[in-house]
Amino acid sequence: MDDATLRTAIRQVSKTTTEEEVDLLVSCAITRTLKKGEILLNEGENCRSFYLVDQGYLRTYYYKTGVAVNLNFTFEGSYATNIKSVKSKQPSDLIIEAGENTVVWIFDLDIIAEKFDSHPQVILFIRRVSTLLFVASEENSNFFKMYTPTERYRYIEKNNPMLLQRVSLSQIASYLGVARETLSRIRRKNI
Amino acid sequence: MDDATLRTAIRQVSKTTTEEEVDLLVSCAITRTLKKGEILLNEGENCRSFYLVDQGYLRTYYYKTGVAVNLNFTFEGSYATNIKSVKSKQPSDLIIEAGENTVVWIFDLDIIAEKFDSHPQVILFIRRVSTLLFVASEENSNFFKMYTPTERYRYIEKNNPMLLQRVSLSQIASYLGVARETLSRIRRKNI
DNA sequence: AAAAGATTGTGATTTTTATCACAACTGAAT
DNA sequence: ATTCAGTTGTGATAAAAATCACAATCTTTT
Repeated sequence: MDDATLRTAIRQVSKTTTEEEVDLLVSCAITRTLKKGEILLNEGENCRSFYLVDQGYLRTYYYKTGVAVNLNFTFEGSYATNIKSVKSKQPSDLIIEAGENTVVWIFDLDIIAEKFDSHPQVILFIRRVSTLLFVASEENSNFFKMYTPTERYRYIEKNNPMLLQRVSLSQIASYLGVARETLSRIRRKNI
Repeated sequence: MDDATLRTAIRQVSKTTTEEEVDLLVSCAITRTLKKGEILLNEGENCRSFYLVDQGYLRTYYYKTGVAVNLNFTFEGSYATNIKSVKSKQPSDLIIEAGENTVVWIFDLDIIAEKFDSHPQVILFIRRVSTLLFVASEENSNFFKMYTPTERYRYIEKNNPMLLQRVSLSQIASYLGVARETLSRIRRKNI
């Protein structure tokens, strides 16, 4: 099993981690392979994990009156979860699925609580990932408040061009909160 | 000093807390009184605290091309902070000020780290408040993605009517991301 | 390579929201 | 009670975005 991405991601979260600690954290994670479109967390399930993307990407969305609305895309080296479901132990109203053929590392919090409770490094790592996700969530929240759809597209063009290359226009439109046609026109600079 | 709100808020965060622990946590907080419009956290300052509102409310906003845009209102019994600034130790781009004459309880994280480091109950309390804020941030983020301006107004009408009573229409419009006039029309059900 | 299916681009039209201008209302200060 | 500053309501118009319809393009399968 090639755990290079996992090890890099662990080191980025805990910068002063020794090799032994990285080994320990690697042993907390289990890997899973998903085909494009396969669901990792379904509506109604309780989310009990953090997902680290190794290859491919995850799409987080929910159904609004029958229509899927995208909330987030998570690429290699980043984490996805439904923190609300994790913390409240309530069923998820969000769905997380593979946007491409995807490999994820799963940090199952129940397994970790059970097996690694006596390892403060593991608990600290989980807490740091939580903090990362927290800050990202606040930034994401502000991103939608601070920019108009057109500005959001321009921002992504500059700061996350990979998203535009790997995610279809329709999916991006749903993420930005504009009609597919409008995004097509933004892209062509007709707008 | 009347610390009833503070004690209630502490107990809500840590439900199994003993009286001695509540006393300890109360001793972590300092109180501050703000006149309407007075600034608690300014742009460019490093945020080092959690603020618990005792009376009045706090308004969190930022300047977008010279115009104030509201991100949040925090009422009695709830917490405000700029978690991004706290965690990254970078200057805040948000401003937190009193929307009415306001009394807050300040949990200064530097003072707490220094004086209460040996008290795991205090550290746990801070962590729980962080979690609360995290979940609230994610919900807030989704709130803006999930609803149109009109739906957002209707949602607040149902779930947070106090906000409509205590915050002016113009301020709410800035929060909902619509023009003042549009909100006036939504309110009159012309829209 | 052809066919089928999905995605994207584009014009026409409708709907929604912003902007401008100004009147009406509200509340505090004199 | 009057004035003044700030806030809100409303019509007219402009701008932005959604919706509809369909053609063009790209992908996948056979």
